[in-house]
Amino acid sequence: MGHSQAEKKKTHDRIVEIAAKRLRERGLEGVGVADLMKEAGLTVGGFYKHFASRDDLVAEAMQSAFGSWAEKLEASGLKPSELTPEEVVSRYMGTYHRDHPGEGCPFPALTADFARSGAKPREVATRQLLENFSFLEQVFPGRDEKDIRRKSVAAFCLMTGAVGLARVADDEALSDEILQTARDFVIELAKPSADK
Amino acid sequence: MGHSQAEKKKTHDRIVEIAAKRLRERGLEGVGVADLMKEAGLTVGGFYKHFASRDDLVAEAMQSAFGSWAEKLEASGLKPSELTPEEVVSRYMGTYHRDHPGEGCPFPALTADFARSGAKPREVATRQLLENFSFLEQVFPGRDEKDIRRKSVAAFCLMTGAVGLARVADDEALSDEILQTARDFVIELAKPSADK
DNA sequence: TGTACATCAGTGAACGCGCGTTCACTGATGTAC
DNA sequence: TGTACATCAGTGAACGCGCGTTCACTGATGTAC
Repeated sequence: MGHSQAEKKKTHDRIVEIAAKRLRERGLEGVGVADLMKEAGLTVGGFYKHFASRDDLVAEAMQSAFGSWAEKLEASGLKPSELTPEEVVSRYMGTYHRDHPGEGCPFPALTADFARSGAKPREVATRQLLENFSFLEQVFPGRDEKDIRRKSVAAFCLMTGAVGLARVADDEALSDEILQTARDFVIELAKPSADK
Repeated sequence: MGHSQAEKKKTHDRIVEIAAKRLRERGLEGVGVADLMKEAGLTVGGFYKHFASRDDLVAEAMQSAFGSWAEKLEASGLKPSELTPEEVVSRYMGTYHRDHPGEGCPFPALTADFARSGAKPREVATRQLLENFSFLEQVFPGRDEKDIRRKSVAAFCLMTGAVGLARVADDEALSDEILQTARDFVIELAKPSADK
């Protein structure tokens, strides 16, 4: 049972990573401390050597979830500005993202959870919302800054909405139709010739 | 303490209505049986004279929530086909709807909850999703049926996504921007001259 | 190099609390005569 | 019309259970001499 700082950090990070996944899957209040510790190969009591409270872990896990999701997206293209709208769209509204909420963007998985939660998680979410908009502004073309902004905001609403609803749909054909339709719209919206 | 059938139904409906509201506000697992009964002016024990289990109430409350939301929308225009896209859009993506999830559409309030929940609530939600699409198909114009369908599906994704994210945003200016941008896009999409 | 001590990540039982559910009871109403 | 009984919506205490949190303890490691 080593306890160098490095080993402690490793354990700490493991717990955070597991929480980041499970919270996206089951909601911010859907996973217990004991379950998370068990999955990390530990027992409950040790939890408070790493976090002051469950809420603390949730906050940290969300930071991690947002961070790793952004990293994953940027890992494919080197910079946001080098990603095409098609790549972003097919990744975000693809079946893999739909079927693996635990590894995906926190927004479609936790929108209502954020809206209901306390000031701190909402702050984190709002900041990340702005960052997502900025990210898309680097990806989408448009007449001018204002037009790019409009498209980015609308595209993100459409994207999160589509993934969320696709996860609700019981019928796979319907779920696929939702994703496909939304993909087409966002890509069309990204064409330089787009509306108005 | 009367107990005619009519009075029992009245109590029953009161509990369902309260649940329909609170569940949309706090999530499908965010409200306790005792709280709901208290709000209905009753005590816990009586609950099981009306429902076999909490899950039963949740199912019934969702039916009620979907139903009353649809009624409310149709109460303004007489038939869906007599509503204009502008009316639907400004009602759905207006600040009142954003600020009162308990009285609004269950989708932006509970998307992730439905996705996580058991087979029965998901079935209900999927059926309602189809009905919402059909509703919009009666409102939106387009070249042909397929085009109308596309637009309706995309519009609903955009609408639920926008309302959901607007509820997350901490900053009111940002929240308003999201709603405004999404409104503009859906209205533009509804114009006969729209894209492609 | 070897020994004694301090540190502290992790253990696992226990705590209080809130939850969904059960149950014996109550008392107002509907019904039978 | 009046009386006795059955019904059953609603009461409120109690139950078991799972949860977040606490705590005395352990034992491997790092450090001091």
